[in-house]
Formats: sequence, structure tokens, C-alpha cells
Amino acid sequence: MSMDPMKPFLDSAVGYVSSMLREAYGIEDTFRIEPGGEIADFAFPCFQFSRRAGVSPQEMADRLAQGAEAAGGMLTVSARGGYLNMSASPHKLSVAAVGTVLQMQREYGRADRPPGERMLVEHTSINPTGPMHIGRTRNAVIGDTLVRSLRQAGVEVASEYYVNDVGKQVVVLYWGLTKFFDGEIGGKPDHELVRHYVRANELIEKDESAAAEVRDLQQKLESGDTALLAGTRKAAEMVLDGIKESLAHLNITHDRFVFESDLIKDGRVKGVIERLKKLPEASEDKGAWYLPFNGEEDRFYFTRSDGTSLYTTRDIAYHLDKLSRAGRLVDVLGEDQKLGMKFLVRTLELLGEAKRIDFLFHSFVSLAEGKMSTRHGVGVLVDDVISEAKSRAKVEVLKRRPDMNEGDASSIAGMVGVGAVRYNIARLQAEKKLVFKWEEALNFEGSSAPFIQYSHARACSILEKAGSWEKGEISYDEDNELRLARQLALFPSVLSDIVRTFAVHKVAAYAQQTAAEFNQFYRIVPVLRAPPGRLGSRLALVDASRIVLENALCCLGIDAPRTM
RNA sequence: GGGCCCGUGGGGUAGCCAGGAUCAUCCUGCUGGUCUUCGGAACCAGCGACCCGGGUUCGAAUCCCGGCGGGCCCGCCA
Repeated sequence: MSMDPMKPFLDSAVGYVSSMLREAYGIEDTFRIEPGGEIADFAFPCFQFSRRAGVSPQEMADRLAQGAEAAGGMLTVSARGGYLNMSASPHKLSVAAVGTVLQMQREYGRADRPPGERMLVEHTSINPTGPMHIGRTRNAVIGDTLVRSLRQAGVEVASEYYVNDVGKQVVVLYWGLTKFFDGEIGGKPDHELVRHYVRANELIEKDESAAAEVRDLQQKLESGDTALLAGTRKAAEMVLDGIKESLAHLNITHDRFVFESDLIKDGRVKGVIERLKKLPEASEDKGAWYLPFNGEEDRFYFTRSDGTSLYTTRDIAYHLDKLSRAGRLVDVLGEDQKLGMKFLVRTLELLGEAKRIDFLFHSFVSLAEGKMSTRHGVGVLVDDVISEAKSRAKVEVLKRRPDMNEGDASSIAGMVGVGAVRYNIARLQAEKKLVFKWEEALNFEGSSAPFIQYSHARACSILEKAGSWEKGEISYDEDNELRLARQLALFPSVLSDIVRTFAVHKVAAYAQQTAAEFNQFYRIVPVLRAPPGRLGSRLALVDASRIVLENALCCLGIDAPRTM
């Protein structure tokens, strides 16, 4: 059995068109099959070949539709508007879809892929100077959804967080801590320590001697002062602990954290600088080395005049490290990084190592009132959004289940609240800008996480009431059954599309559509009170729906409650 | 000044990469319905949109050029 229930039908459609084209017109060229939209599963537009064949598109479509018993009963074909429409036999497709899902269970969605192509996705990588605000959360949610979707699709993938613990802002944090911090954190570290960071920034802005102190520290750090490196790393790690906690609340974890300071300490940054200096393109201006791009239009400086490294130089060292550990890289980044990454890629190309890097850029999140900034302590913090979402969810849960005990209600409210936050970020195309609005972030109906979770809980409830049942022959004939089964069959192709395009919002849309189809089925087609002989097939369909909803929610990092 | 991205009903959004036909998707909103329920965070019907102007094409929301509006970038910062 194919892991993708739609695949055998697509193969027959290709085979059918190919043989009909040859038979009727002697055409043996390659051709394209399109998705058939609402009308059919697959469509062949006749426009390209009709002129050459000397017939109208509609004539050609009519002729091509005359293959009796299309593809051994796998397909139904029809001609309309110059298109040859082909649909998988609904009966055969529905049986194949449910059968495949029940066989693969949590693995459903996976496809055969060439082995050995390990991927590495870098995401989040927030500067550890303060708590995550909602803008940074977008990166984390998109990145984690990508990692989860790739895994569900059968890709071997690791996730990584690049910790910037040597940059200017971490020095400011460190300096602020030495000045104002008494050693007692007394709360979530990112929230507590950022106060010293904000205060330090305020002081530096108006006090020149403070600014000079920080500059000295920065110089010392870049010259490789080990005690100072340890100090800034410690400061970064404390804040990072708080960020990790926030990420955990969002069901986000990373396989590995790479510290920028390590790349300096073990000499890799120095090695990169040496390699770059040897490039024929490399030039020098007052001791500062750069690569000229676009003539001398854009200079990419990779050292300062004092020989120390710059951010992108260290990032190149990091990318070389990643390339040594994975076959293919993806960086999830804000759109402000585009130009810098162009220089990075072109530099890696000069070093002969650029091939396997892809980027997933996303636009910024803004507030109705303007921009966010950790440095100035303005922004909506993700911890606040999560806790507000949970408490509103709890009100909703208790409204519907007043008898439910406190612990269960809180646990469900947690899944619903976090799900709502993640879903409302993941549903958007990454390149569209996002204006954060509380009402939208906390939406619990319509196109939302709870809508999907609720469908899942309903399916679980039916299955629980049914108990165990005979898994005999299955078959479907009701329109709502066939439509739902077809929807389930589409999951592997959605994931394959994401593997190709990284368009993670598609798995959000798919989950929503699947839930909607399930709700329609649920409304119209009785399961537990099914007519004689239909019970097993319908329970199988409900179980398959439950599995697909769970798998899709898993891609989104949203828990699938059995009851809510 | 130069570069990149975005512009779809009242609000939000899919479709654009690989141009096609059928009501251009879905959510929200508004109007009106459904159900003696396998859990109503539900279901059904209706209202309402491709920024503007050229071009390519048999055919453009989709590709190209030019406007307009918004975001981001153009540092020996990160």
C-alpha cells in the first residue's frame, strides 16, 4: 500500500492522459497535470496541444474523455471548458485513505525520501538580553512548525538556536548586572534581569563615561579576555534560561544551542578570517578587511581595523560549522536580515561552500501603537499573552463543563490557550506583516486552534462510546463520508509541499479544513446509530479523522485533547 | 537616493512560485435559518473583494514595466 493514498490515482491519471494523447493524436510530449480544484482531483488543460493537433480545446477534451473504463476503474473522466477532468474513484480513494491512515497511525503523512539528507533548521536565536516579545515569537513558531512538519513528512531534521553571547548588547547586559544586580534573581530570570539591561541602556545614552566603560569592555571581550567571555556567557545563559522556559510553554524545544563565544574561543572565527583574507577579492582599508560586492558599491567588512571580527564573520564560521554537520540548512529569519544573508551566501560561494542553504524570511510583527524594542522595554511579552490566553480559555472551559474539576479544567485551558496563540501566528503566510491584536491572538472560534481541537475531542468521544469494534471490510458511499476521506488523503501532499516551499501556513489551513469536513460529516452522518453494516466503516473513518487531526495539530505544536 | 517584500469583500486571509474553465478560498461581521444532539467552541443559506495604469498572451489576482500606499534594509552594530 502506498503511503500516499492519492499517489496511485495520480499515477493512473498521468498514464491515462499519456496513452490517450498517443492513441488519438500521436503526441508523445511531456505534459502537465494540474490540481482540479473543486471540479476534479486532476485536470489536463488541452490548450497547449489543441492548436498543434488542429482541433479546439473542447474537441480534444471530448476525445480524450472517451477512454472507456478509464485506468481500470481508478478514475472517472469528463470534459469541460477545454479541460479533461479526472477524479479518483471516490469509493476506491476513500477505502485507500482510511486504510492507509489506520495502518500508519502517527506516521501518516510520511513519504519515501532519499536517505542521508539530514537537514538543520536554525530558528528563534533571540539575543539573550530579555524576555521574548511577540515579534520574536513569530520566528520561533514558524521555525518550530517547519521542523515538526518536516519530521512528519519523514525528513531527518535537527533544530538549533544560535546564542549571541558576545555582541554589544550582551556586554551592556553584563555591565548592567555588574552595576545593579545583587545576585538574587527572585523570579523568572529574563523578566528580572532585563530591568538592569534597560537601566544600563538608559545610563549609556546620557552618560558618556558609562558608554566609555562599555566600549572598553567590548574591546576587552573581542581581544579574547577569558574571564570576561565567561562573564558575558554566564549573563546570557541566565536570561536564556528564562527564554527556554517561555519556549517550553509554547511546546518548542531545540536539539542544540550553539554559543557564539565558543566559535571565538576554539579559533574557528580566526580561521575564517584567514581564509577570507586569502581570497583574491579581499581588500583592506586602514587595517579593516572587506570583500567588495557590486564593484565597490557594497563593502562587506569581515574585520575591524583592530583585526577583531564582526557579527556576520562569526555567522559565517557558524554556517561552516552547520554545513559540516548537515546536508541542507534552513535559516528562519526576520526580513531585516535579508541583505546581511545575501553577503553571507556570496561570501560562502567565494569559499566554495554555499550550495545547501535556504532561508525562510518572515515580516515583522507590529503593535497598533508602533514598534517593539527590548532595549527600551516596550512590547507585548509572550509570557503575558500565554497567561492571558490560558485564563480566558479556562473561563470558556468552565462555562461549558461546570462539573469539571479544577485540575482537568486548567490542563485543558492550557492546551487551548497555547494552541490559540500558536495557531494565530502559524496560519499567516510568513511574508505578510502582522499587526498584533489581542482579540485575534485569543480567538477561540471559527478558524482557530480550539475549533480543530474540538473536532478531535468529538472524534475521541465517539470512539470512546463505541468501545472496540470489528475491523472488517470498509466501504463508503455517502457524500459526506467520501468528502471527508478525500480530505484525509490530501495530508501527505500538503506536507510534501511544505518540504519544498517551507510554507508552513499550509498545514494550519489543512488542519482547519479537515476539522470543518469532520464537523459536516459529524452533523449529517450518524455513526453510533448507523444503519446495520455501516458501523465499522464509519468508526474507521472517525478514527482515521482523529489520527489525521492529531498529526496535523502535532505539526503545529498544538496539543490534541481527548476531551475539552 | 538605491534595493527587497507586501497591497484581494466592512476587518482579517488563501490562491501568485509552475497564467487558464466552474460561485476567486476560508474566518470574522451583518441578514436569515438548522437541531427532541454520537459534546452547539457546531451546521446551512444570503450580502460583500483581486490598489491604479500600461504590456505579454487565445487567456492575467497570478508574468513584465510604470505609478500609488505600507513594511524592511542600505554601520569597521548585532
